[in-house]
Amino acid sequence: MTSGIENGNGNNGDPDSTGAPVKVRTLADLARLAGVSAGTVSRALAGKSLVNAETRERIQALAREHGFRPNQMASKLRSRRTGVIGVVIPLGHEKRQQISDPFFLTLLGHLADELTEHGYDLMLSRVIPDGTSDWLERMTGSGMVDGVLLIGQSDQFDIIESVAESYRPLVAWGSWRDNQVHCAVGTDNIAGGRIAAEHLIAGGARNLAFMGETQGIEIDERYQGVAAAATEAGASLVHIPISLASAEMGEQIKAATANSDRAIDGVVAASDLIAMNVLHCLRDKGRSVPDEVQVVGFDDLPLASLTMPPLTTIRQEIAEGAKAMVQKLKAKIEGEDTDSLQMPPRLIVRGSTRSN
Amino acid sequence: MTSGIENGNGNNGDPDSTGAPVKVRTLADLARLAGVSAGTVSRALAGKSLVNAETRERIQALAREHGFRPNQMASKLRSRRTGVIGVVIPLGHEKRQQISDPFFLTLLGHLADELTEHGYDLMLSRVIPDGTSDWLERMTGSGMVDGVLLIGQSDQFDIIESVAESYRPLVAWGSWRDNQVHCAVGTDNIAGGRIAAEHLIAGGARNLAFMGETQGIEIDERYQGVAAAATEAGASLVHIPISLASAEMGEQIKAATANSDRAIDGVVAASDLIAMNVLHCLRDKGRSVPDEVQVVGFDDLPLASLTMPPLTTIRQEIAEGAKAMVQKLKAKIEGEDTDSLQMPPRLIVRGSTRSN
DNA sequence: AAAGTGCAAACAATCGTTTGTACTAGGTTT
DNA sequence: AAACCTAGTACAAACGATTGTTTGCACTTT
Repeated sequence: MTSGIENGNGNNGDPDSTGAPVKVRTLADLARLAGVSAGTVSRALAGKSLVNAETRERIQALAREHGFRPNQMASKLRSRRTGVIGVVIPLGHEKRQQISDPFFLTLLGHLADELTEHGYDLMLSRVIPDGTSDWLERMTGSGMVDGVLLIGQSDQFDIIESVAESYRPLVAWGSWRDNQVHCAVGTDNIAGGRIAAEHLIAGGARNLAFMGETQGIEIDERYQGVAAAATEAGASLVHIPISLASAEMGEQIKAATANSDRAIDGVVAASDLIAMNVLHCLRDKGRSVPDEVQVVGFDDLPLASLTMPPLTTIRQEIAEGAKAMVQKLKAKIEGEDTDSLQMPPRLIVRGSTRSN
Repeated sequence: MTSGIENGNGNNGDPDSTGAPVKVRTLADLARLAGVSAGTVSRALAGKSLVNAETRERIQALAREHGFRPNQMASKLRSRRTGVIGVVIPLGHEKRQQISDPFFLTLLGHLADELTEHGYDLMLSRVIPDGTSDWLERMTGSGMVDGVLLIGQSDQFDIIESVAESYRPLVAWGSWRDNQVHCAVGTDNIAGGRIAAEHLIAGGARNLAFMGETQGIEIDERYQGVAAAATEAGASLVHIPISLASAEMGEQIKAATANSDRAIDGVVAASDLIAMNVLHCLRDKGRSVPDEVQVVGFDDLPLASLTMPPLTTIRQEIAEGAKAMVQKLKAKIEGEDTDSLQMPPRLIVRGSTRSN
């Protein structure tokens, strides 16, 4: 409209004589201001030694002054590396679509710390595999991330395996089986279940219950461990499939304990969260822990020590596991090969079981 | 080296006569296979109606068959919209560099759900503002995200304000003050603190303690509310600055309760997590709750009902808040203006206080 | 004085999409 | 039958950075 005085390109009018704040959106803009080429600016901001130290600092100062930051999308496109790790929480077996399990949330927190530490950004995706099998490919095959971390395998073991055949930078928290293709970091869940059951039995329990649905592999393995120990000791065992999501859990446990389990004197919970709910229900019903019923949890969340009585549990090394996951993923990104890691579970004896 | 037989470009030799699996990495590759142009493939995969329905389906089938997925970086660069929301957890006042607070973690979970629901990806960044003030600009000014969600304001209120002046699509969980620039969703913390204190006083408490460090604004406001109620009722109040991170919390509370607080008969905890630790400590010391000491938490985490005694607490509507944050952010992205939202706190009376 | 050496910076070709515009048929209007 | 739509595609110009390859220059060397 008001044509005339100004020159056509409003952007590069009077580079420095004008006090007007020149909008600098691209490398080229900044280059114009600095009187160099875009390439030089790029190298200067990257701190490369190919540009004269003095020019480099001048350009950096100019960038700071104008609050300029190179566009990441362009940068990532060109350099073919995103600096982003996809973190996926597959919730295959959960009806409720919500990240609720404190264990996974805690693991996520540690992964975030660890990735940040290593200069990666974190792209979070909670997926409910809806029958389709491309939930993982959507992440791996879009050029959006340099690697993928899986928080749990849920009931999607096969899909993870098949993707891992061709997509290398992938590490999962979870179980490891013979001949498994994908790299996994986790706890030896069978051993964990076994230790828990043996501890209960050593404390005098004869009628065990395992609480937690076993659709996820990890939980199933815990159950297997418990079952093996029970069989060996000649103890009875019932499986009570409690949902792992906290919303329904309370009701289910209430219903389960209301029923036929008069005789049960030892509970292995699939997670600390379930164990805490169990403790609460038992207290409501007036059954004393550990005298009438012993309870063992799984995870050793910080909260486990705060319950009444404090929770005996099987510890999983979350922080250590997160560190290992990131380290292994990094190795894979750099082309190396890495083993899976199964960490030994550790029994933490507190007040919810009889210690001898 | 082995020049001769093959034609120069190994990629487009024998488009369909060869059974060999042609690697299709780009739109152009797929276009060649389909015998159309790249532009058409782009539109076909986007489901646009400009291409013939038949061609469109043929192309989509071809893409599926070859597991092709358009490169997101290129797409985002070109279309200038990333479909990604940055979620930042500023940990200014925390020494421990770790996302530990279950409240924030839960909020994160809900935000993840909500963003996914709306078709956004989520880029997580936990930052420890290290004196420099560009932690937020790093996210907003890099063309990496369409908007930013802040989980908490920490002690970075001023920086958030200054960024919000020029960066619109930003919503924070936290407090709202008069003339505040940035959009915030949160609980009325002053009212929350007040309600908590009044409830304790109604239950007969005269010597109150507030447990939690007040560097974060939200916590400070809770303290202000407690202080106001205490003053009005003529009750005494001491402030015991407990760290909000769980690692140090236990020790600090132990130390604090070991000291001079014989007289304290009412505790307002800055968070449920602190409250749970307090309950634990009091039990260790043999002080009965709620008879000798009453305790009120803040947040109403699912866990709060599982403590012994069950925790009376001030409820924050996390799910609702997450929903509001995303909805407001979306509005801002689309250019609309939105108000902040202060939700009323709600007292949930359980067993850790005397109800009259 | 001619040729050789390095350092700095400019040039230009990507990276893989998206999207506005131009084009080509076949089909419709008078 | 000439002129005009319309639908379906092809073309080519961005998007904004990175980076291999010159080029330009000021100094040493013989």
